[in-house]
Amino acid sequence: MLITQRNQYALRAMLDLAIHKGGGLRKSSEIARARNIPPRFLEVILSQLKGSGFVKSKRGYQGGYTLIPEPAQITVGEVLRFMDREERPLHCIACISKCKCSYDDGCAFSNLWSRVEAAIYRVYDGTTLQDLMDNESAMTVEETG
Amino acid sequence: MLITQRNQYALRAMLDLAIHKGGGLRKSSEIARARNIPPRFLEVILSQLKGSGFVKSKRGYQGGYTLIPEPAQITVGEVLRFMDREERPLHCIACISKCKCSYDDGCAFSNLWSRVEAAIYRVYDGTTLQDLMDNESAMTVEETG
DNA sequence: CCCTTTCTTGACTATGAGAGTCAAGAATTA
DNA sequence: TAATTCTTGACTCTCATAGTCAAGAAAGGG
Repeated sequence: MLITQRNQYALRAMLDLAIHKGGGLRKSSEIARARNIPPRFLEVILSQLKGSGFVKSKRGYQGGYTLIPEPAQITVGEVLRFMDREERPLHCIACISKCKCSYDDGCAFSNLWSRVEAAIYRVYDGTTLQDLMDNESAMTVEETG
Repeated sequence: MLITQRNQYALRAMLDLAIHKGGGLRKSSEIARARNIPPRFLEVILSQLKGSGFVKSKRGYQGGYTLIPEPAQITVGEVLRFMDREERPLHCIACISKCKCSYDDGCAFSNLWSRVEAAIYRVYDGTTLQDLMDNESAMTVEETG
């Protein structure tokens, strides 16, 4: 598992909001049901996502969540980076390998870890919510046809 | 942490064996001390590594471990893949995301996960133990000079 | 043969991050 | 005022990972 459950839920929720953009407010409970996410847990995640500026909410009767930018303007990398910052305010660059590089020989690997991290984010930063939406609809078409 | 402590220990032990290749047998306890790895835990890992064919051991008085192929012939990817197989005999391709893709919408991401996994292994498969040795000696030179 | 060293095996425990829950409260609208 | 929905943060639980332990088997030295 290279990506936490929490971050996957965040991405799925964002994808759901992207799909329903323009259709008014989307309730947390609707997203939870549609995307198979534990409802309470989703509330926590959505609250956090508000801090990213990609999502806004309205509470009370007929309240809900909505996506602010266009899906093509949001990359997976941005979402994941934001979520990581939420979890680890003091994010250490070497967390891909270990948080304390206390012994010297570990450094033989540091170059490797940075190249891996760069490769990963090259993919994440090159994928937008719109791309994911396209995937999803392509799959639905295949199933139907 | 994208790579487990266990797998890092495995890589560090392999690097140590690569460096001492040609110098006779290397004791588990020596590796543990030199590379700052819990000794008992390292024994478990070295035993597993024997199954990879990259490492052989001799027990008894004056026993120890040694690397079989040349360091340039072993990639980080091969070591990590072997270790993963050790831990998860039934490795599922989608483990990068989740082990059960039970709900349909998850598939919007499957393409993303495979591209990420491919990007990671492109780096791992392109890095040999020899490369790591070169890193290590380059660093020592810098420090000394 | 006996002793020491070192690997062998597998069961065992501990720890921490991640996952998920709960409950009281504050907006909002009907 | 009542119903609905988001808000907040503390709380518990679970499980993979990490690491330990102990008894034993192979190998060589004396």
